[in-house]
Amino acid sequence: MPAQDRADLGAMVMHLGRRILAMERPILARHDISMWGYVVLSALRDQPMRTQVALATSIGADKTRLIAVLDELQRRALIRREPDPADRRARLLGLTPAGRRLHQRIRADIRAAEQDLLAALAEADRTTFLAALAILDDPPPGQPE
Amino acid sequence: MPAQDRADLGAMVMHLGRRILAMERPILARHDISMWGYVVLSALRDQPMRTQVALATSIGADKTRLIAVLDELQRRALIRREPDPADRRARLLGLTPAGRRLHQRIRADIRAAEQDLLAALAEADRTTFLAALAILDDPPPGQPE
DNA sequence: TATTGTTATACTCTATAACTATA
DNA sequence: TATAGTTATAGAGTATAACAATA
Repeated sequence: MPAQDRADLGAMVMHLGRRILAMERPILARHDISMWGYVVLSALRDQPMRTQVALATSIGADKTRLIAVLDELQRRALIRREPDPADRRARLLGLTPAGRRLHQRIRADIRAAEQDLLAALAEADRTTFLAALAILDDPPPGQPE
Repeated sequence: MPAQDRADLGAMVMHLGRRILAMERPILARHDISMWGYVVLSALRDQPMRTQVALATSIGADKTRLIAVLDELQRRALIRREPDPADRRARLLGLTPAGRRLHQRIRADIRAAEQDLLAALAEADRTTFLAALAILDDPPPGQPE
């Protein structure tokens, strides 16, 4: 494909993103968890958080949007959410063992689906693609997003 | 980066997509056109359409959502939109010369911004990345999206 | 009866403002 | 006074339903 005639980068990336999200939706439904619920589990698996505001910022969400998600995850005993003894305004957030196990199961399913999708690429191209994605995803400091 | 520790594909792609859209927003604003307006100009540049439904389908939008967009583009004389003499229910859609010129100017600005973004990749990786994106974006027939 | 375009309406998602409790 | 969490409200974006014109 001549580079000049390709579709806009934004259009291609967003289109692929919607395709991936559509692929993930039934997996999440099977595990009875929302997209935001999964995002929260993933974030807390990477590191526990000291406040809900910090969690919201780290996943690019509004703090008010998180509350219903956290309520549900806590109700199902997938996360810990307890007042910080040192500052009782804050809520210490982390995964419970059950939350960690559920996240691992969901992620395994999603990884399998990703492999199906990426099977359209040759092995070397797949590696290059993922590496490029990681680079573009993480802009160098000093260039505000 | 070990493949097992990378972020989910969907998260990376959607994050990059939002980054690109944020990059495009000021460009579109400078040309006084909405995101959907630009999408419509792009689609009609690729090929004229016989109905608004066909246009809506081709860009993944709802037909009702298009109407305000088409009203505005027509008001600014950027598109043609006339009843098909052979079937007066349908509206023949296409770019005017002014619409074609505006699309070309906007696309040039967007391409320039894309180059800045892609400059984070080595030349060979950039080529591979764009080719991979085009492949993943266009799933083989028989695999419904 | 089916289809195109349109309008009006409802729904979903998200952000904003206001409140409480702590500091 | 400032911040964390929460609730209530408003807004944007989108989809659904109903309609008129045409086939």
